[in-house]
Parts: sequence; structure tokens; C-alpha cells
Amino acid sequence: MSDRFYYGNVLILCLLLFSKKNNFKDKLLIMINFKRSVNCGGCNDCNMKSPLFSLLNEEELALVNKDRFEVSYRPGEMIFKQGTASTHILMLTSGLVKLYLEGYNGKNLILKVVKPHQMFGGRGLFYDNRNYYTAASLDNTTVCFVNVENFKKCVRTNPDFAEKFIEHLNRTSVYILSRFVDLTQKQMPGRVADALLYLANDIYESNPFKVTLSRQDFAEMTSLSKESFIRILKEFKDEGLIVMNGDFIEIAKMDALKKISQVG
Amino acid sequence: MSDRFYYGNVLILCLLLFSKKNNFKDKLLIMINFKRSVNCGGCNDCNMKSPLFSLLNEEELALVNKDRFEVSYRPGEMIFKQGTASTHILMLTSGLVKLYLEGYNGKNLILKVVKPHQMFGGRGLFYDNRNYYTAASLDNTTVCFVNVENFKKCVRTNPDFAEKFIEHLNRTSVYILSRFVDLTQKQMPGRVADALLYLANDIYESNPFKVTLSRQDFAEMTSLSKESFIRILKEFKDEGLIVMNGDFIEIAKMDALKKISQVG
DNA sequence: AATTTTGATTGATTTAAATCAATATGTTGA
DNA sequence: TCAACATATTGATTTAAATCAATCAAAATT
Repeated sequence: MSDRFYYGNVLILCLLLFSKKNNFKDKLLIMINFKRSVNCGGCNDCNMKSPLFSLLNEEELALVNKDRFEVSYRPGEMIFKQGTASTHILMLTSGLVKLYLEGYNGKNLILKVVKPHQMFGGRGLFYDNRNYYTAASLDNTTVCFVNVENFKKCVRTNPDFAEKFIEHLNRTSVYILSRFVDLTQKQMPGRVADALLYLANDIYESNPFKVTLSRQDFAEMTSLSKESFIRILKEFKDEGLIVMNGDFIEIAKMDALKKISQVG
Repeated sequence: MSDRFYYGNVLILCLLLFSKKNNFKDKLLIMINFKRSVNCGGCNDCNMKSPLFSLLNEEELALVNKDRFEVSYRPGEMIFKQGTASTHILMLTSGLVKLYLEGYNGKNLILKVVKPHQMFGGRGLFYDNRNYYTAASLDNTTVCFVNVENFKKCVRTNPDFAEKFIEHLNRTSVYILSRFVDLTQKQMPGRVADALLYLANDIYESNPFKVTLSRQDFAEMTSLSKESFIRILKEFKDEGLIVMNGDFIEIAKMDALKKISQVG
């Protein structure tokens, strides 16, 4: 655990001790007893960081915590595969994960990138408990596995939790719908612009940003061939829209790129 | 109301009077007091026909029934529009409805076709209560509008209902995901085959079937231009895969068409 | 019945993007 | 340090599908 991370935690602790929000004192007691790991301090971490898990009460939190476990992955490793049984809801503790559909002739389609403290998996929940996409690490990554049966119990006992979970499902769906239109109707420059804006603004939340995606990943994200993606990227570079430096990409003309994204 | 429909109802009534399933006697009492219309006998109809609404108890059913109303549409009429507030969950009582995304330059993308006793709307539920697609009638259609606040109350009070609703959301999502891959990876013949198989097997559930979709609708369903769709359809006809007669299409070689769908 | 309008069909042409092929650059491992 | 391999880039060519332009057929309107 880095020093920065440690001091950050201490700061949050102090702030919360003086606030009455979320029954902090009670939660503190549970926290001390929870299993801890390198990457998180038990479900209380999520309880504070995730708008979903913060809705659980002590008892529910303990239930979720009971069977949870963490796994680390190196870049490129698969976390779960499309078609297999969905036995856990996953929470990304650190790193970056890609969710993709395995299509025809070995062609994949990256649906979205997951960043820390976001949930994934569970699309088959209450349906047929299967995974409908594959998840793979893009980085050194740690993932927390929450038993799906325990999760389901919480959905049943806690209406706020159920509502928030439905919100999560719908938010993801709505995002996928927007990508659906983008990939079927925009042409190459618009789709490449979308991918760059998505990474800078939503995923890495910095500009310039260091990409851990391969060109192949980018291609699967924009539903283009690798070569076509590279060509458009080069055009953007030649036009001064972006600056590339090693693994870093900087969006130099944000407004111009947004315009390309909108025009399609 | 047609005679066939009437006798069908009487038959169901008799069968249920002798069964102990679903507290039928209690429900009968409510039924008599419920608002009735040409197309349905109040929410009890749904209570019997929909796997979702059949999970509601008397009280919840009465709540849902309180503010519900029915509207009829002629072919082509819009039911709700993408971007507007989602104030109701809708249940199709008769006819056929297309759900489509409004994309760029007036191009639409038909997500799915809804058939009677299926629910639609509510994708923005618990999220931002907006409609993320447009719904329009493909036929003479009647739709039952259920107040979204009443629906939400049922989700909170009835965990079985909540679970079934999540199942519905996930089932739809999973279908959309499969279409996502199909439309971005298959080429024209595969997509046209998909559309024909979908209509015959899932929507009209008959072969031959009478199409109420225009060529433009087909194009928006396959993400092709109208002309390209027509060309492939003609190819299929020339090859004897399908037989066309007026508004009717018959899939003559089901296995061959399925093969084309799979190959892409 | 004649006319206008709308939707469906067919053909010719253009365009976007994939594929194929070659080269370059970077990484890993002996 | 250099080979072996993977990944990235660039160029030439092909292909799939859109667009453009007519024509045809079927409704709707006068």
C-alpha cells in the first residue's frame, strides 16, 4: 500500500469520525473485525466508496463480507469468460478491466472499460446466471469477488439496495445503447474520436493519459480493423488534434475532437 | 371483443375456479370491481398473462390498477419518444410495437419488436426516468399505461416482483448485446437472415407470416440501406430460400437460412 | 378514371473500410 | 548482444455496402 493511499485513508477516517453521516461509529466497529487485504480493508471500503454498497446495513455487509475474496491479475489475464456460469458479482479494487463480447471469427467487441470501485458481472442475474461477456485485465489488477447468492439476498431484504442495483443495470444499458448507435452509424473518424474522449474523460480522467490498451484493443473498441484505427490516429496526429509520446496520448484540441465525434 | 376471445376467457375462468393456484377466489372479487376496457379486463388480465404481474398480491394489484389507462394507436403512430420523461411502464395489450434508437442524420435503429403481453419502457427507471428509445406502433395497437410511481412501490414492497423485473431487464439487455455483435460483425446476408428468422420464430410465431413492417423498417432493423436490404431479399427469393406473396413471406428453407445467419 | 403521391425495385457508380502484403519498431529471452 | 518474436505502421488492392438515379407498382386523392 502506497504512502499516499495510507494517508488518504487516514484523512477520510478523521473526517468521518466527526460527521454523523452513515452511522460511522457503528461501521467502524465492524471494519476492525473485517478481513483485510493488500488492496482493500474489507467490504467497508466499498461501503464508503461505492454508492451501491453504502446502502447495506451492518448485517447485510457482514453477509457480503463473509464469502468474499480477492484475486490479483497481471495485464491481459482473463477474469471470467462469456458463456460460463456467473457465480460472483465483481468489484474492481485496483487496475483496469475490459468487458468484451466474443463475436464471430475470433472478432471481439469491447463494450466498456471498468475502473476501480465499479462493479461488473451480474448481467445474467435473476435470469440464467451466465456471463454474457468476457472480462479481462488491462493492467495489474485486483478484483473482489462477492458471492452472487449473498448479493441476491441483499437485493431481497433491502429495497434501497435493489433500487440502486436496478439503477446500475439501467445506467450500463443506456451507455451500451449509445455505443450501439455510435458503432453502427458513425464512420471511422467519429468512432476513433469517441474512443479517445472516453478514455481521457471517463476512464483515465487525465489528459495526457498513458494507454495500456493495445492497438488491437482500440480496434475492438471502435469496431474497426487494427490498420484502419492506426490510420485515423495518424491523421489526427498529423492534423495536430492529438500528440503522441511513447504510451502517452494527449488530446491537444479537445473541442475539435468533440466536433468530429458529434459529426460522426 | 371477438367471440373467440370471450370464450377463451370463460374457459380460463372455469379452469381457475377449480384450482387453488394464486388465491383465485380472492382475485375474482377484485376483478369484478376493476376497470374494464375493450382490450383487457383490468390488471387481472396481466396478472394471469404476465409472469411479472402475476407476482403481485391483491393490494399491489389494486395500486397498479388505480391509475392505469389504455390507449389505442393506429399503424405508424408514436407511443413515446426518445429523450422525453418516462412516466409510465407500458404493457402491450394487442398489436405490435417497434422500439428504436434515433441516431444520426435521421437514421434509426430498431432494437426489438414487442408483442402482446410484453412490457416495454422503463429503461431509465430508478436512473433518470427518461426514455432512451422511441416506441411506435406497427399495427392497430392497444397499450396499457402503468404509473411509474406505483410500479416502483411494488418493486420496493415485493422482492419477488423486484427479482422478476431485474430478470426482465437483464433478459432484454442480453438480447440487445447479441444484436450488437450481429450488426457490427455479420455482413448483409447474415443480418437479413436474422431479421427473417426473428420475425417468423419470435414475433409472428408463424411461417408464412404477414409482415406489417415496411422495407425502411427492415433496413433499420438490419442497419442496412433500404436498397441493400431489398437486394438481399431478392437474392434469397431467387435462390428459393423464401417465397414472397403480397405481404406474406414464407421461409421455404429454414435450415439453409439458419446456416446463413450463423456464417454471418 | 385520371392524377398525384408514396413505397418498392432495379441498375450504375462511388465510397468507406477491410484485407493483403511489406516493413519497421520494440520486447523478450538465450 | 543479437536473434526470435510480437506488435505497430505504412502502402497497394480489393470488397462490401452506400449512394445516386431511374423506373415501376400500388394506394390515395381528386
